[in-house]
Amino acid sequence: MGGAEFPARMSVTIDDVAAAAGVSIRTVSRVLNESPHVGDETRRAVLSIIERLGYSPSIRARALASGRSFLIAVVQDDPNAQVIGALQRGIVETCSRHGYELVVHPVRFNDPNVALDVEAFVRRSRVDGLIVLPPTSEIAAIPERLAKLGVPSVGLASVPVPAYPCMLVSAERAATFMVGQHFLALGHRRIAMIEGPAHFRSAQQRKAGFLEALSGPDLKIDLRPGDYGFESGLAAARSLLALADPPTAIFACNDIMAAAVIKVAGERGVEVPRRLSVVGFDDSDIASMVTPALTTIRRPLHEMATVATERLLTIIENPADLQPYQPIELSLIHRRSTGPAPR
Amino acid sequence: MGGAEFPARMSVTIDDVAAAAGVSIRTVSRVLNESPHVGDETRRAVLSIIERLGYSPSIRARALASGRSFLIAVVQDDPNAQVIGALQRGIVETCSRHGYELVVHPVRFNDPNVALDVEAFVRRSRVDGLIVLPPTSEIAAIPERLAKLGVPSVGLASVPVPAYPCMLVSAERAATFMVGQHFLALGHRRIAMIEGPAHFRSAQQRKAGFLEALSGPDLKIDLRPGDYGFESGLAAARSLLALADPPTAIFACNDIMAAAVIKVAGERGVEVPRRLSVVGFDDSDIASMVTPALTTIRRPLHEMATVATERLLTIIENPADLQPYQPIELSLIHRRSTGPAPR
DNA sequence: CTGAAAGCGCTTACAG
DNA sequence: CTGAAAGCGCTTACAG
Repeated sequence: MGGAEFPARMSVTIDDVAAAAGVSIRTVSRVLNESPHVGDETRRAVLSIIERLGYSPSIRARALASGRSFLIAVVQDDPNAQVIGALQRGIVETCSRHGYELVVHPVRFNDPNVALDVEAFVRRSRVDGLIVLPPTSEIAAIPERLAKLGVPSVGLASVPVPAYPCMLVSAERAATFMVGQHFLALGHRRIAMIEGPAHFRSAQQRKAGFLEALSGPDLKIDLRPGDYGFESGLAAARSLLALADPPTAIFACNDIMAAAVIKVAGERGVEVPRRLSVVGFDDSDIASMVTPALTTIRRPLHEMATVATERLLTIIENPADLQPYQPIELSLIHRRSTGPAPR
Repeated sequence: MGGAEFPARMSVTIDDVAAAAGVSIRTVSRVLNESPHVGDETRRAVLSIIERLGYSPSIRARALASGRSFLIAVVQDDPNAQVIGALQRGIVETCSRHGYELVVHPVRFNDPNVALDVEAFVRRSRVDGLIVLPPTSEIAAIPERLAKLGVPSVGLASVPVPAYPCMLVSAERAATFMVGQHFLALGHRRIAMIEGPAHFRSAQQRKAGFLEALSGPDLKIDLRPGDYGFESGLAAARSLLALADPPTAIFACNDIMAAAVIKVAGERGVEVPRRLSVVGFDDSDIASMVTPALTTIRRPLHEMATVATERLLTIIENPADLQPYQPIELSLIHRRSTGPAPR
């Protein structure tokens, strides 16, 4: 530490390389951009000069000249740091493989000006494209504005959102349908659900899929509101377990609320899974950390991140190859928190 | 979705603004950069044209011309998504307030080439500065290379790392000293600790501070290795609770391992805190989610992020004002997992 | 396969 | 207080 100085960086430019190699900068540029129209010998010579001089091209100059910034943005709210973290990692990996950097732009889902905010961000940052994570991806005004700006984007959501040139749609409805089936197969008849925020499309999908599976006679179904937070899970669980005829199976719309159910059950001496089965959603770290470990739904986050990024780069570099739609399958992870209904 | 096209963005340039306002681009530039040497009337006129045309300056052109990219990077490994998430949010907020964007660069602490990797990243991305998060910040080779490149950086760590022009040093040693004192004040004599990875300076600090507090006669101290992961916490807790003379207080070097202690205690019927006190570190979400909620150490992450970013921008824009060192105080958050030693 | 020239959209001394 | 000109370091048709 201390008063170090920060002089202008020594910068080797394309001119230096061209001079040293005895070619024009045009040729150096061609080597840099892997143009096929360069003689093998010339290429090798240029490459060795680049190596010797420790030259790396200025992304800024390249950006200005080519009209691209080689910057990708991820637009995110943060209901779940875990999910965001996993996605970010996957996106960055793919980005760097292709010579792009990742800029993060956090937003507030509930901010009425999100779309304007994102537009302003794109205008000033000049990113080449955006990946919009859920639940922000559900806000149709964002892709609409981006389309007008002519900036490519990929959305990740549980339902298609029309204005996106490309979407990854995770089959959350089908996943929670599996949860419902799982409960029925285990013989449960008194079943409850703790919902997510009603204005999230994903929460609606999770609810719809779950309820769709629960058809049949003498089924008692209780619903409780939740907001994906631990406290709301506690309240819902307390309300459910205080019923005269409490459920023997509870599906909470995320792992955090499911963990709250486990906690309340513990407090009341309700054994899981002997007297109560619990299922969560996300397969986040906490799912494995509670006792018993949670049966839950897993999204293939790394794969989603990779595919989303590749699609976005395709739109940017090769729009003709674009595939606009990619369904994502989710899976039910069986752990210790679910078991046969008590008799 | 569908085959939308992405035409070259309609771009209003500084020339358009200058023409419409009837001034030179030099003047527009001065208005943009808030130069004081512009007449009030001229400024207002230019501003209104900018507004009307929806002009926003190209950060790329500005970058090339000014020799700055207006890009800040955060270099991070991810032992803890929660911590990273909170810091990232704080950094981005401060960045956007000052007209910078945030680029994320994940690395691997254990990669022997991290420093080289970071150097390559800086060379190609041309970021104006970097914020290096723990534990990556402990790797001295990184700030050394950055100093050679002449790129400003700020490190966040539990100990000073000399090559950083500015460091935020969180008083982890003092914090865990408080944990030790807390245990003694509660009357505990058989005390254990689950360590973090031995090659992390932060883990060394946490251990040193804790042990420093534990001086006194008839104290029995047990140490167990851990790697900040849940599994390692389980193993350590099982080993400790299986002792003939088990500890009545356990300090785990992070909340995740502390949660593992709570879990093992639950399995063995060891009541917390009546028979066992447990303390974690981080005050992450899980600290409030386990039962009983964890007494733990909190780092002021948002404040750390803000201060780190402001310091970095100071080095970039106004190096003379740099303050090279900023200590960060941590606090002990009292919850239900600690209580008087059983007699 | 290779080169000279223009241009991307700004900022910056230098003048006036 | 304001302007004409050069330059930042690349890429890109256009020629040859």
